[in-house]
Amino acid sequence: MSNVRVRFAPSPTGFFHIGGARTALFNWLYARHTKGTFVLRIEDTDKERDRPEFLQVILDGLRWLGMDWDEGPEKGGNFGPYFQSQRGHIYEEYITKLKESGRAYEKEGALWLKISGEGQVINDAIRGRVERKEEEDFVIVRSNGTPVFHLVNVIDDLTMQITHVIRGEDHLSNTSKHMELFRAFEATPPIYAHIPLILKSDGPGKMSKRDRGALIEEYQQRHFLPEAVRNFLCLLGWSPKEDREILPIEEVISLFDIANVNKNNAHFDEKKMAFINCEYVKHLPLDSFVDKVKPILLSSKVIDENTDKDYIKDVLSICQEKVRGLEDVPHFVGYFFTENYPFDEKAKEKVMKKGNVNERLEEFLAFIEPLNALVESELEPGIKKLAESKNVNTGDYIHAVRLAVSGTNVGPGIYGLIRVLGKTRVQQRIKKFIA
RNA sequence: GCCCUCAUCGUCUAGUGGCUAGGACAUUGGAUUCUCAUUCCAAAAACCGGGGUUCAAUUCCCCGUGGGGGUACCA
Repeated sequence: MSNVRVRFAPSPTGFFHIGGARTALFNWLYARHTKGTFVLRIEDTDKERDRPEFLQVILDGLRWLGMDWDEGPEKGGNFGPYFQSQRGHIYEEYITKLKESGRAYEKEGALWLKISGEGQVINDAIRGRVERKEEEDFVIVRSNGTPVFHLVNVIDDLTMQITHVIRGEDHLSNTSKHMELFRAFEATPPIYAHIPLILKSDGPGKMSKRDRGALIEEYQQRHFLPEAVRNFLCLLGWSPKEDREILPIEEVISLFDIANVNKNNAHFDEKKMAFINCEYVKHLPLDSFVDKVKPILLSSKVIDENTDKDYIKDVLSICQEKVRGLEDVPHFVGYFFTENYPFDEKAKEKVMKKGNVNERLEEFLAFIEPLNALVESELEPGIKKLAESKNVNTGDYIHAVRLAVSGTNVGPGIYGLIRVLGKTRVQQRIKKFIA
């Protein structure tokens, strides 16, 4: 284990923002890369907004994304407590130090820090040398007695022996205040690394919690694969510097370094997020795809506890490569599990326009009648031969059959579809359609 | 206003003092005489502007412009 100690310090406000998740991720990656320590600290000092039950949202989100912490809530550690609300006595102690050294003074009931008057040089690990001078004394304890963010943040980083502060660029301007505080405590500031922000995909400014795709909870609810979300987040501000984008987290850990994090802000791209999720879904082993999809099909009432397990697996095996993500599966496979499947009017219109649909279906029925089991290896050449003999396109049979047995014109490959539905069901559905 | 910061296709990015400036998403067009929400192929698409430095700048420097952030007894 190295001596690197990084931290993620969220406020439990009831949601887990994508920007926060990315900050957590970069801290976590750096900790794992350096074999250091990832500390989770909860900044729950805002009485107006913070609620204890909101903590769970953050913890769930972190776990979901596979970011385990070495110290913090539900884990403990030698530098606790890890909730700011429980660290009051530590703050008192440090406030007293400032008063005694003459660096803090009271005015109008609030405690102010007397600035050094010198420019602060930040040797940012990402941005290089940044110079900024704090021009005015600032409040560190409000007149109601509560300490402000800058003070507690610095005291926590100091006492938790944080070596690298990896945080959003929105804190870059605050850093001069924080360095003033470290100097006032006669301590060496940590190494700072300010990572770029995630901007809205369209309008101006950074992602806000109201923007589509801004909350980790949204991806959880929409059944995104956490590995995919994490992979996408890795690519926002960092790159493996080769022409690959989908890469396992172990590889990211070994390649990641704060020195090669980008400086420029990145716009959120919903489409790319969806694409990466698709890639992960497609490459899931079938068994794990089935395991993940089953509960979704159950809760959307597409299947129930009695639905045949092998049949479910058969259906999913032909659909996996076609679905657009786990959340689309119920809609995609609905007709496999009910005789009451809806007909897509546009698809119907498109197929019927070709004409002679019933004739084709009759011919198809006659073709499968003598067959025992319907398998791809017989269906494909059989239908082609049938089409040739009638002097029509294979597509005429395929489109008509697909519409009749599924109610739509999109789906898995037709031969697999017919095989999985089975002869009896295919015959019944086509007959019902013709009638 | 002041302070800080950033700048390669629409978007995410790779890259270089001399290259046909690479990849991915998205887009468009083909192919798979089986749909497409699969797959494959192809196309279009970028170095913000102006000054320097240099034999040579997309690359280095300066100034603009544009974006972003900060300017709270919020975090």
